[in-house]
Amino acid sequence: MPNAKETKELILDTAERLFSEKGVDGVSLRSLTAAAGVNIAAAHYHFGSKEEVAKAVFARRIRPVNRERIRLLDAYQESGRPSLEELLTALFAPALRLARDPQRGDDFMRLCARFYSEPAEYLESAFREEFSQVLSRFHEAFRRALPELAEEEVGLRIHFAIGVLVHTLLNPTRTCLPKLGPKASDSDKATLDAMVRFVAAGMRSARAAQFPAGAVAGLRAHAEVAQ
Amino acid sequence: MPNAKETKELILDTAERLFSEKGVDGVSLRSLTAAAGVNIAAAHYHFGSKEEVAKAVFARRIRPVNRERIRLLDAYQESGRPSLEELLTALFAPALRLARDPQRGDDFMRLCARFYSEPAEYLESAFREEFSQVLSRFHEAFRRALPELAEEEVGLRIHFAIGVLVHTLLNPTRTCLPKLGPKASDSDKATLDAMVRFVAAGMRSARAAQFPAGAVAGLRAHAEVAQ
DNA sequence: AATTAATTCAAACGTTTGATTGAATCCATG
DNA sequence: CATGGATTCAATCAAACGTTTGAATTAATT
Repeated sequence: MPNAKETKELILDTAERLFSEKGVDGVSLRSLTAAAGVNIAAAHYHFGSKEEVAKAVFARRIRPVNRERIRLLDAYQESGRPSLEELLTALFAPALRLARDPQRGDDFMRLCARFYSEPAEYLESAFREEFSQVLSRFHEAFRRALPELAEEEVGLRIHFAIGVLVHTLLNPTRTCLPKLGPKASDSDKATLDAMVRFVAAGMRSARAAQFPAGAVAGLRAHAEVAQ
Repeated sequence: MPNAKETKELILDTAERLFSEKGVDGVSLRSLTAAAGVNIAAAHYHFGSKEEVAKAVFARRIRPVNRERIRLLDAYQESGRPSLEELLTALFAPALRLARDPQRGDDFMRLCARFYSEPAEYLESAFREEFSQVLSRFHEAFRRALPELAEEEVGLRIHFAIGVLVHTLLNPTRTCLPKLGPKASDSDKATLDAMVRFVAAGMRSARAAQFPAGAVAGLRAHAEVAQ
């Protein structure tokens, strides 16, 4: 039994890097194993299939992140009712912290966000399995932090918050305009702060019922979403 | 020259539907043309390659949307300085309006969001070409609407706003938790309103400098983004 | 009716894909 | 040093891929 561990982790490391760049579909098992310097059959021997490689890459890192999220949430809740900013920090910080890991951390975070937006069924279910518990906890916490909002409204706003996070992780610099998005020079802490502020303000914004039915405050009537 | 126009648009319609569900990589040209009921070679005859099919699907619909965005922006700007909500409505409403088009409009919007998040190079450049002008106009308008923010901060917040939009279009109902995200019963207008309120509040939130360097207001020290 | 160009079609192209095989190699253990 | 399970390897598999071909078909023009 030669360099078993090395081969297995070599495959995972390489997969993390390549999948995050080109997506799972964009990387063949051949090019992946070639880049890792191992035989194609080694991937099947250790993982069984390409799908299982992808799921292994995902599971290897996401669990510590989600454990840390729960830990932070517990810590905040033990010392009183957490503020919105604290909840968002508990949700975002472990992800951005891993993203800063010089050991391919940024690769994994892009991969993680890509899993969330790729259409493959097995990626969806893998994601759901890993996240349902964490999101359930946070959904409950956000409901308590926003007692004036209906439950569905809270879910919708969490959805928006995740959109900000996923989009920021997925497009760290690449955007349609070079002016948009975080600059390469921005620190992750600065980006986290900006995200938390942005999302916290959005989450505690006035709820729909305060405006005339369906209308947005102070809007002139040029735009019509038909019907 | 038989049903030329029919064939071409049949391919585009089918591609729009299938690409939006499974992504471009997830749909073979064979299954696509089979679903459309046309010969495989017809796709190459009319478009030249699979990539060109994808770009044609994209271009066919995105241009009217972006023209409408510019039109709305012009209209708001002609009658005074637009509010944040008006700018966001001009940005979001044409997209959500198309999304409501019973003629496969929702398919296209998912496709559009998928283009934005798929790793393929030709999709990125196609997206950039179609959007750079629109985003340039809106970036300028947002800067005027948020004069107290630094230019980079405005770009960052637009980036967040696009994240909310893309994520909402891409995951109309599917989320990790069924409780999250817009319900199937939610009208697009209600979703638009919720998005506009959320993002507007985020955009006009206090800027970083108002807090102690790098810190988020009222945050207890459980979370550390290392370093 | 003949000519011509546009379009469709079945068939095949060569390549790449994920997966599998069986022999070779390694290394801990007896 | 021999045994045997663990691991690697080159070679190969069938299937699917995007693309191309050249003949057949269609419809407008002469």
